[in-house]
Amino acid sequence: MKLTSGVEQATCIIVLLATQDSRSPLASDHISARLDVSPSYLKKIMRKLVVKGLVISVPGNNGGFSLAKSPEQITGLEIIEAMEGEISIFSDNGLLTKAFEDGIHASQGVEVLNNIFKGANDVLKDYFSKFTVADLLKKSMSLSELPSLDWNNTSLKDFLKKEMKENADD
Amino acid sequence: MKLTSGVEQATCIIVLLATQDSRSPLASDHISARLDVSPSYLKKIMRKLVVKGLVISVPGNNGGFSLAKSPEQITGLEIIEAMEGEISIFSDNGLLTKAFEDGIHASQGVEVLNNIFKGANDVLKDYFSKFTVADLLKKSMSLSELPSLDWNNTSLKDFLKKEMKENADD
DNA sequence: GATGGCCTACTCGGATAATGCATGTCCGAGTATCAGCGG
DNA sequence: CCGCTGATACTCGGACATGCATTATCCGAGTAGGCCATC
Repeated sequence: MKLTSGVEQATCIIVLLATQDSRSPLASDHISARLDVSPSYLKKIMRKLVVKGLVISVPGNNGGFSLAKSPEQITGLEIIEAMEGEISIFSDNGLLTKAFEDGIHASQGVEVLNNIFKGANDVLKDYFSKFTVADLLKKSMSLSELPSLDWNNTSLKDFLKKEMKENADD
Repeated sequence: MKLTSGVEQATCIIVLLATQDSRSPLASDHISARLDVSPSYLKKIMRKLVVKGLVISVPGNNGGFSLAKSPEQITGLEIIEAMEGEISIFSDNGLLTKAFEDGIHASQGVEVLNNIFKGANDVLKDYFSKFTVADLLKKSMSLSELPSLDWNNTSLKDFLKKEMKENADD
């Protein structure tokens, strides 16, 4: 229940690239020196960001990395998923079905639990997709611009309701 | 960004103890056989649950484990925190301050990021504290009983607003 | 027959290895630059 | 003087070790229950 330290590093990299307003790409060694982290490991992280499409790499002399999008278009969720893959906090080994083997409570409990964690995933995705790198760069942020405070959004609520509705039909 | 498989196992243990309505304690070997998991490792998990105060252990002959509370009083958050300690998804090594060293954006960005992840922690805590083991046991769950659908709760919102207000005063 | 003590078998409990994944490192593949040469 | 060609130095890129946390295991400490000797 902890996201890897690579996420922190990746975030810093993106921020650093965003604050460098020069259009020339930044070499990975330059970045690692700036952040005072291992050059080798940083390259590994850079690669993940490239694969995810957040930054672009320029090979050859005077090469380096640049942002692939504007800071407004890079969400926290993208950074996290670039490093860790899709968010899926619950490791389901189907163990719960055995706990319910007595049959009294059928598989309803399993469904409920799965929905709960599925919901947790969506909560996190929703949350992190709301803030962008640009939010971090604003010098003074007004309250209305605060990331992810739209608690009245109903997408998740509807999703769960639908799920449960189907179960209720049994 | 994944909670350990121990959480799944712990959840199953609690469910199993809850469904056993006999008042006599259940031996750990019995539980491990029932769930088909390693007896040794299960004991380690049991110990964590005991320390957290979710189950009580009875030593000696015919001993075993029983729930320390009623299923209604055991929340998902308690189970998770029993296994993994307090939820803290972001590993802060203070790296971001270096990314902002250019001074242009001051430490405002650091504050924003910390608030975001602090908020994520609270969202998860709030979410998991809303569902109880009893929710899993209900044979047919009505929509109004769904755990954690109170999206209009304002505790987190207020928290973040307060935080940002203080920053805005600078 | 009742009672006290002892012994045993069973339980949990903590110290001790093995595994898996994130972390960290190294060397090879590829390309833009630049110098030199020829036209 | 201009254009081509080759070497070169720099970049990224992926294969290879290391460390730590979770997972898994074993043996020891402690207790409730039963058995037996004694009163």
